[in-house]
Amino acid sequence: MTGYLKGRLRREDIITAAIEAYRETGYHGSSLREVAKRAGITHAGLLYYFPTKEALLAAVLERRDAEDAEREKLDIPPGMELLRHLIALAEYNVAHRGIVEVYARLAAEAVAPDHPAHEYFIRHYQIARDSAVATFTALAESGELRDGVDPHAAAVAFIGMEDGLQVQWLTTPDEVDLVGSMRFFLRNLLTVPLD
Amino acid sequence: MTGYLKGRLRREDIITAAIEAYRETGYHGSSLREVAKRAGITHAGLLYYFPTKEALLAAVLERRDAEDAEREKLDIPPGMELLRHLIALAEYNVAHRGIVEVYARLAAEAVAPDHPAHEYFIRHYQIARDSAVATFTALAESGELRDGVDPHAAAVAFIGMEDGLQVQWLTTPDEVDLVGSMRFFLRNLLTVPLD
DNA sequence: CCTACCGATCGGTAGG
DNA sequence: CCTACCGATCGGTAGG
Repeated sequence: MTGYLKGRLRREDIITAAIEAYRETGYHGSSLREVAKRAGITHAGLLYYFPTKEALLAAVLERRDAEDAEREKLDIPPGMELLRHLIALAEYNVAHRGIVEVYARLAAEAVAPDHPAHEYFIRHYQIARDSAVATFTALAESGELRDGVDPHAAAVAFIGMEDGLQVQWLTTPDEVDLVGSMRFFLRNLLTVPLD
Repeated sequence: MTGYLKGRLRREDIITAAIEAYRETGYHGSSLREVAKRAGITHAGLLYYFPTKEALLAAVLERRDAEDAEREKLDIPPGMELLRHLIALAEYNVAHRGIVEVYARLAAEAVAPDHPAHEYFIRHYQIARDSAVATFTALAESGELRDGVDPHAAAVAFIGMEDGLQVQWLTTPDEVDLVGSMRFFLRNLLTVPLD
């Protein structure tokens, strides 16, 4: 039984090491040997836990989903409160640069249809868009969205801006106020103050 | 003399081949042998023209700058006309997916301070921001910008959105109207119609 | 521009 | 989990 526990812990250590490596050199740029060294084992040892390089990537994305689900707390209904929550999430990200780096790098790599994370990001964008559309639609119905603002257009633009600001912020942190820009964007769409 | 011409043409062929390769697998993921094969020579032959892998990347970025300068026609003054020009540029990009792919991939890779294109993207963002700030400032002065819209915040958000939409569009082309989203964003900031 | 080569590193396997 | 190994590939150099 403790054997199983130890194995699970080891797997978590390896995933943590992989996230660090992907952050610095991306998925394609990270070798199994580098990840293994960070986790304190050999690369052959790593392959005992994750049979291929792709299996390790899948585990990294699974953990991100699990963390997102925990942080996003599915019980927030679409609307003003969810917008405030998204801003809080952006504040969290700015304080955890590594998360943003991994996400931005993988998203750009995974643009290629044959990238192992391609399907993951298709789903990721779909979910993000659906959630944003629902929120802006709710705001329109309650009169909190400015007249003539299309909820779907607002959703796509909002998600795009969030992602693009991340890369710009990572490159020139002192020149970009990520959270401030999000507030700016939303303020221009709403009829009510953000907070 | 024709010797020099032939060499210049060969260099251009190699740069074109490199752009194709970076588009598909990024800079780190592209080997000199793969680029050389596309250009119809050996990788040692490539190294005769570009002494290192980094020198080739520099040449790729130089060409992008040259093309941008040509397309952006420095003689457009900041203001409404420049916004229309940026939209036309986005339309051009949507019709030339390869350009967008190279740019988005390199931008995400170059987030790392030790990436050979890091300094390039710092400059790139700075220039883009300065140009956008000048434009929104001019619009504010002529009364074409909505009251209370900060030109600097608008500039950062606008550039962020452009870049983020590119990755989202590359991943799910059918779900994202890149040009439409840009128009949507600008329409919400302006007091006058876009065209 | 090429052939031929270098040392280093890659993901993965065998066999314990 | 490791040692030991595989074939493949990497960027770069020598020498012409």
